[in-house]
Amino acid sequence: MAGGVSNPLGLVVLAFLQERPMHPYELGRLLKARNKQESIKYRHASLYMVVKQLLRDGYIEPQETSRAGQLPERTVYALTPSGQEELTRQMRELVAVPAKEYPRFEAALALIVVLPPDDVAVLLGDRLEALERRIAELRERVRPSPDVEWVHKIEYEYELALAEAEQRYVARLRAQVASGDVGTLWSGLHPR
Amino acid sequence: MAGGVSNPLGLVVLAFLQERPMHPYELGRLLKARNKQESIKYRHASLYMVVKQLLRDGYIEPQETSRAGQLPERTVYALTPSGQEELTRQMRELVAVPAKEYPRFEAALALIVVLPPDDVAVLLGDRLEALERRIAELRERVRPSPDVEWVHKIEYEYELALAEAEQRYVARLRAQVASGDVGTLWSGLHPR
DNA sequence: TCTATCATGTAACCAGTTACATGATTTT
DNA sequence: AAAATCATGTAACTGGTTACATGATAGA
Repeated sequence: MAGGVSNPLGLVVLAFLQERPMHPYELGRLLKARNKQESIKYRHASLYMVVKQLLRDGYIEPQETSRAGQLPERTVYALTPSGQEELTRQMRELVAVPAKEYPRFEAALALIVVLPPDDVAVLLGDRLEALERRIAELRERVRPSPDVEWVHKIEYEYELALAEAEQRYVARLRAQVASGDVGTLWSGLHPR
Repeated sequence: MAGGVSNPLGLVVLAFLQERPMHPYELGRLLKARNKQESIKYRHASLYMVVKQLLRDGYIEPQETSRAGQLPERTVYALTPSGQEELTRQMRELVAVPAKEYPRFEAALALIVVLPPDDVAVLLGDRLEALERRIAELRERVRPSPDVEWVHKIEYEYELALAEAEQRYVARLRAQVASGDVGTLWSGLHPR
C-alpha cells in the first residue's frame, strides 16, 4: 500500500490483466507483440519486479499455477478489485492532468551557452536530419491500414505531433543561431 | 569511470564549474537562481551524490576548502580537463541526437482502451484546460524583457512549442472521441 | 548434435529519493 | 528568547538495471 502504481510498467500489467489473468512471461510477450515497448520502457527483469510490487500492494493476486510440458511452473495472476480501482484512478489522472517531464533536449537547451553558437548551429542541423527520419517513420506507421485499428496507433499520432513541433522549432532556432543573432551574453562567452 | 555523466544534474555541475570553481551549496543556489530546476530535476541530496560521482570519475577535483565565519567548512570543486571534455561531448550529443523519451501521457494513450470513450472525452477536456493555463504562463515567461537575455529563456520557448502542439493534438482527439468516432474495437470493449 | 532462442526467473549492484541531523543566522 | 529558516551535509531505503543462471525446444 505504498500509494499508487507510479510506474508505467505496473500500469501495463494492470491494464493487461483487466483483459484476462496471465503469467508474467505472457505479459511481456503481449507487451512486445503490441509494440507497447515503444511507449513504455520494458526490461524483463523490471517486469518481475513490478509484479512483485503489485502483489505486495494487493493490486493483483496469484490465481493458479500451471505447468505446460516440462517447462518450469508458472504463476497466473489476476486483477483484484483494488487493482481494478487503482488502474482506472491512475489512468484517469494521467489523461486529465499533464505531468511535469524533463526532456533531455530541454536540459541541453538550458545549458546551451556552454557551447559556441557556431557549433550549435551545426549540431542543430544534425538533429533536424534525425528528426526528419523519425517523422517519416512515424508517418508511415500511422497510415490507416485495414489490419490495425486506429486506436492502437494513437500513441504514435501523439508522438508524431510532438516530433513535428520540435522539428519546426529546431529549424527556426537553427536559422536564428546560424545568422548570428544570439545576443551579447552568449556570443561574449565564446570570443573568436 | 563508469563512462559518461548520463545524469542531467551532473551536467549542470560540470556546466556551472566551467564558469568558475564552486562548492556544492553554491551550485544548488545558482541552479535555483537561474530557474534551471524547471528543466532539470533538482533535489539537494541528489546534488551531493552526483558531486561524489563526478569526483570518483575524475571529472571534478577539490580545489580548496574554505570557511566563512562559523559556518561549516566547505569544499570548492573545479573542473578537470577530463570533465571539460566530457561536458562538451555530452552536450554535443544531447543537442545533435534526439533521445528516446517516455512521456507519461504517451503511455496513457497506449493503454487508453481500458477507459470508456465517453469518460476519455471529458478527461481530455480537463487536460486541455490545464494545458491552456500552462501555455499562458509560458507565453508570459518568454516575452522579451530588458533584464533577461533571450538565451536564458530558450528552454521555455521549446517547452512552449511542445505544449502548443500537444494542445492542438488533444483538442483534435477530444473532438473525435466526443463525436463517437473511435472504431469498433474500443467501443466494443465498453458496451452501454 | 550443436547452436540458437524460448521461457523463467534470481541476485547483486547502483543511483536517486526521503528522512534525519546539526549548528548559524535572522526575524519576531 | 523563541521560532524560523539558512547552510551543509549523512544515512537508510527503495526501485530499477545489469548480469547471471538454467532447463526446454527448434532449427541447421
